Parts: sequence; structure tokens; C-alpha cells
Amino acid sequence: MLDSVTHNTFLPNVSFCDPLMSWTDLFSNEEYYPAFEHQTDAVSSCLKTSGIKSQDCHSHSRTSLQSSHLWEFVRDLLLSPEENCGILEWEDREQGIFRVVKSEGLAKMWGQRKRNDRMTYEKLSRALRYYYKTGILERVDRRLVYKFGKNAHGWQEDKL
DNA sequence: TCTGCGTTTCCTGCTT
DNA sequence: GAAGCAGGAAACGCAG
Repeated sequence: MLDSVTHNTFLPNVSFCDPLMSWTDLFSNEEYYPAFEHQTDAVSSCLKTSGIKSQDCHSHSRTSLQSSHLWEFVRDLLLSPEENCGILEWEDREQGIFRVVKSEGLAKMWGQRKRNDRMTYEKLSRALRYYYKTGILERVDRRLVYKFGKNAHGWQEDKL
């Protein structure tokens, strides 16, 4: 099942595949993002050794790259725990409830993704909260906890 | 050029 | 009282 996630859902989604830079490149590029390299060594080292490779990006068109959204980025992190380095974790896999464990780390990763070194969790969470309106996410009355809504897809194990 | 979408940014109020 | 989170409003960048 997770194989299908990896190959059909995770990889085709281009959240990790910057058109010009792989994760390995991103997290080893101190010139591009020196602060993150030092502040979250555990996360960056995890990503450096993760299975996300630039070669995985080969089949991704520029169009698909640009269609990558924040919620898909989050979803794919959740679906690939070996790559998210404990930044996100499932609270209730069946219901799509997840928790942001390392808010700063998540913001940094998203900032890397968007090439925005000024990204913060405050801003990222604001974007996540907009998904409440569209039904992609549902509000959970707990801090740092979110739930995939009816309009989110690809996160359910049996619906991949 | 215009429009819509998906954020990003700033700000304020609320909660812990 | 301080820090962090949530939501409103406006701006921004990009694709069609």
C-alpha cells in the first residue's frame, strides 16, 4: 500500500522536487540557506540521507511542479515519515488527523520549497488555515493539530 | 491586460 | 506579562 503511496502519490507530487534543486542540494547548500543548516541539524541530516533524490524529479514537468500546493507538501511529508524527520506525525491516521511537531522545521522546509527564507510557521499556518474554507483541512481545536478534510485526497491508505 | 488562485505579509485578538 | 496561535485584510506572483 505504501509502495503505491511512494510511487503513485508521493513521487508524482512534486513537493520535494524543485525544478533546479533536489532536497539534497537544498540542505547541503549553506549559501542558499545557512541558518537552517545550523539550526536544525537533525532535520537536515535526515533529509540528506533520505530516499528523496533528484532523479525522482526527472519525470516531473514544470507545470506539475508549479501546481504543487502547501497541503500536498504537508501530505507528502506525512506519507513519508522517513523523510519528514519527525516534523509531522499522525495523531489519527484513519481520520486524517496530524500534528505539527516541529513547527519551525516545517516552516523552514516550506520556505526552502518556495525559496523564501523569510517563511515562518506563523505564515505557513495562516496558509493552512485558509484550507478550512475549501474543505481541504478541517479545524481541530488543539494547537498544532490539523485534519484533512473531504476535499483533500491522497492521504488515505486505502484510497491511494 | 485582466482575472482568479494560492499563497505571503502584516496586524490584532485570543489562548496557554 | 510573554510567547505562540488564529483569523481578517490586503498585497503579491503566477498561469491562463
